[in-house]
Amino acid sequence: MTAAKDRVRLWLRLLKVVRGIEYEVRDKLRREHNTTLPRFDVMSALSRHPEGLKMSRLSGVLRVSNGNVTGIADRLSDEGLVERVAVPGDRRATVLRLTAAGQTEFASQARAHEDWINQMLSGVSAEDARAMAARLHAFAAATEAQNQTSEKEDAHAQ
Amino acid sequence: MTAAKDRVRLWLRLLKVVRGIEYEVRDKLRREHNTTLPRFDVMSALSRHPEGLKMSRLSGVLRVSNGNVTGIADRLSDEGLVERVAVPGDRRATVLRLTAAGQTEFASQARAHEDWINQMLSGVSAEDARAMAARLHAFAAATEAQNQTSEKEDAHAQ
DNA sequence: TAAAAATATTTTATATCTAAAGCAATAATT
DNA sequence: AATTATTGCTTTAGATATAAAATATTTTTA
Repeated sequence: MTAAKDRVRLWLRLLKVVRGIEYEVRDKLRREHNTTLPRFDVMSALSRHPEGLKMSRLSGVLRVSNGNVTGIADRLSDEGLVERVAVPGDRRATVLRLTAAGQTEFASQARAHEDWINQMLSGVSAEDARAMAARLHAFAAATEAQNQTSEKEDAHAQ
Repeated sequence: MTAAKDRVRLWLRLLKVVRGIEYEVRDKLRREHNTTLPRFDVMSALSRHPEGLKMSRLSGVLRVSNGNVTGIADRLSDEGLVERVAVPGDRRATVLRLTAAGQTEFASQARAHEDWINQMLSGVSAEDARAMAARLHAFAAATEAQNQTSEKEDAHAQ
């Protein structure tokens, strides 16, 4: 079955490329912005929801466990970048949202992030980028149909 | 600059697809083989080097820190899947290699892993897989030329 | 309405991860 | 040969991750 081998090869290639880029992004976030990818991901999700997100919704969006988000929120909160807001009418829940300082800080990080990606992928033409994105979109839809994780937002978009 | 936007979009798509597949693989490794992706990666690297790998070489191949490999090796070793072998002529170094039990166990995991990938990517034709792999290979080479990480093996190949 | 079930979050026990410090042993310098 | 530098690995401190248990609150059920 050569198709099976081709698919595995594709997977290994995808993994290598993505891990390589992710490695660079983590490194630059740490060196140039004194933060980490998980923290960036949390702030990115919050920046797309200015009214804030409930903790459980946030962990759902990012596809990580509840306890994980608790810890990251604690640390971001200690630094004044996010804040926990009580939800009126439900004393169990909390909404997490960016503070003004968090918004400013994330805007700077997001700008840099876009530049890094653009530079790292500078060898890919706009046409190639569109073609690959389309192909990936097609089979993302296919593989997601097999599973049931449809309504999750992507964790990383800005 | 539409090219920049197209590249960022491509990156987000890549990330989403790879994270999704990786999530499934982690889940199946945990549920069906009572192990984790980092452990699988270590055993995979060792299986491609039957004579074993020095700890430092292993962390280099996997692109993780030294201390990280120490911990994973400790736990795999406790379970009898890998063993530390003294290096004659250099009392600082240790070689890590699969035990017989480790070889058997990994063979089963690797077979399953190949099946999972093939099934998850069943929506991708052999031709599409080859085309995408080639494209990815091209720009992996390009982006790696910018950086200097050339001689690293890929962490995941079997 | 009292009891049971469900929901929202945090806490706990472990594993994974990094950077940096520590410890040994080897190699290079003078 | 003695000092210095380098190399190989482990340990440490702290962040990130999960599953499972614990807490608190709300909703449902009987």
